[in-house]
Amino acid sequence: MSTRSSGLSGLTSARQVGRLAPVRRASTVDLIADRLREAVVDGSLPPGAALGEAELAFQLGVSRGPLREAMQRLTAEGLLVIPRRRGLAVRTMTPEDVRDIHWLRARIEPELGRRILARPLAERKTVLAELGTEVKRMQRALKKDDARALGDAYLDFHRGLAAWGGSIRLARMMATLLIETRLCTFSMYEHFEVAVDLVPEHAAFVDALAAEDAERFTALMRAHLDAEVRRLLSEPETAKEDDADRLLAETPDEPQPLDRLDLPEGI
Amino acid sequence: MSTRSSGLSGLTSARQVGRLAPVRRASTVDLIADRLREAVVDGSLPPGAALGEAELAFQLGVSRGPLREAMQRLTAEGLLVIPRRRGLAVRTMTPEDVRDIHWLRARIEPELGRRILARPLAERKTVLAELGTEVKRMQRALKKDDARALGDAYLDFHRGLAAWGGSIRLARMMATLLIETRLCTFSMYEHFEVAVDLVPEHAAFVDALAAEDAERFTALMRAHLDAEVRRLLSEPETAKEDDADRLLAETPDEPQPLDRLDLPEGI
DNA sequence: TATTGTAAGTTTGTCGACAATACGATGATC
DNA sequence: GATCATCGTATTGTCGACAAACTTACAATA
Repeated sequence: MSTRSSGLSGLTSARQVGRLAPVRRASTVDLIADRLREAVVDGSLPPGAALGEAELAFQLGVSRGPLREAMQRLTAEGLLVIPRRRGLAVRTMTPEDVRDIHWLRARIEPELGRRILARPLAERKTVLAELGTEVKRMQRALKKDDARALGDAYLDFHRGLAAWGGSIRLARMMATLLIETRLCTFSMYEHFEVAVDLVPEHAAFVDALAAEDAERFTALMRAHLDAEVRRLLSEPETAKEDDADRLLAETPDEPQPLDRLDLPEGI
Repeated sequence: MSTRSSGLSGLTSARQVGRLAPVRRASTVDLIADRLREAVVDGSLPPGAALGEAELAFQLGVSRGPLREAMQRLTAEGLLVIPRRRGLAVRTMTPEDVRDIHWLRARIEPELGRRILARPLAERKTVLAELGTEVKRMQRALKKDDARALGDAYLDFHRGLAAWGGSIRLARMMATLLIETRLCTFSMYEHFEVAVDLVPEHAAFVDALAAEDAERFTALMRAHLDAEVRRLLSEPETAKEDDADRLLAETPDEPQPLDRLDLPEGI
């Protein structure tokens, strides 16, 4: 408060001086949720992984209370499933989920090019630079045959797209969808697989934006998402079938199609 | 398990007999979350309402633990905001939120007609019947000048659309968006207002579906969403400015545009 | 008179503990 | 030999309590 009223000069209005970035202390729950999300993204909590909350809480150095709160948040995002009295588990994605997620992405992402191009020139330049950086990261990862790094750059590329092309709400939604996409990768393939096409596809995105060609961007994105679904579903037979997985995956004849999502009953 | 293997006859395959609806006991957290969502939808927790968690927990007859977990879930859905050390509060929607929400809805809902029409005939009939019922509810509500009931029927109509036209994930997402739409109404207008156009607009949706005209449905939905944004934003000056509201609404010069959402940092 | 400093009160954030429940193993019976 | 029942264990779901932090009110000083 004291800082607020201390104007540097009589000319700057008090209002302007007051424009400070708000202090943003993340709550413990935020921290835990971030950490869990991170663990899901980088694979240290693979789909189907069942971990007791006491153990998890100990690892994170917090009590079970905040951990449970964070779990609820991730559950609402669809990343975790909480079967009653069976701890927490990372969601296992099914081929149906893959189609579903990509259908949603296909509604949103193709439009983002148009919205980015509608921004002022200075911002557009920033966006292009940022996206270009991610593409370079992807290239480097590809050379090193590092599928993990490639996936990370992929995530950041699309996150950037959503952040610049949309609102906070959209960015949040896309962030969740992207993590779910990553989960699809984990759920569908036993190991990561370097998709060679990915880099040129994304370079083309940047090109289209640089050329201010929204139509081309849209078409490219549609094609990319289609290709990704095909990539993911091309080997549906190799889906993991570990014991840990079975813990939550629906039984072969899926008796509880609704229960799996543990959805908040908002419907 | 025992029930599963008890076949009634040798002719019915064990598989068929086993197809029982899973027992779905809602956890306490589910119950609380539903109750809170309900309260937000029906307006008993108006935007900006600040309620202590001790008080709330007492009212709901539960301890603070589960209540806090439910709050985290609603927070992830964007319905609640949890300013640190200030209890929970229902989100106050801004004109920007209105545009944002409807932009997202406009990506999804127009497509739903096509997806519903792709379903088998028997299901299509069910959908039409259901949607028709909701339209009748809207008509009745309009006659009685009951804006609340009209809004409820509106919600159920679109919920049905999402439930039949999409996946579980999409339905869940739409459910949240619809509740947020309702919150927009609360945030924008002092009182409910009966929108006369709403009923014919929705009757037209049903007509288009009955005629199996996906294109018309798409166009109608786009027009409807456009109109709704205009309706909501036509009187941006009459936005509520109660004291309770101020508690969370950004200050006039919005110093913390990011903080307001209390987003899970997934970006 | 306005502003700042102080103190009290209230609320949240976190933790530990208890009890209920589901699961697994072992033993008994048909 | 297989199936069912019972017991023990481990884990969750819930609650109560403590401590820290924020807000508000009041008083003192410039």
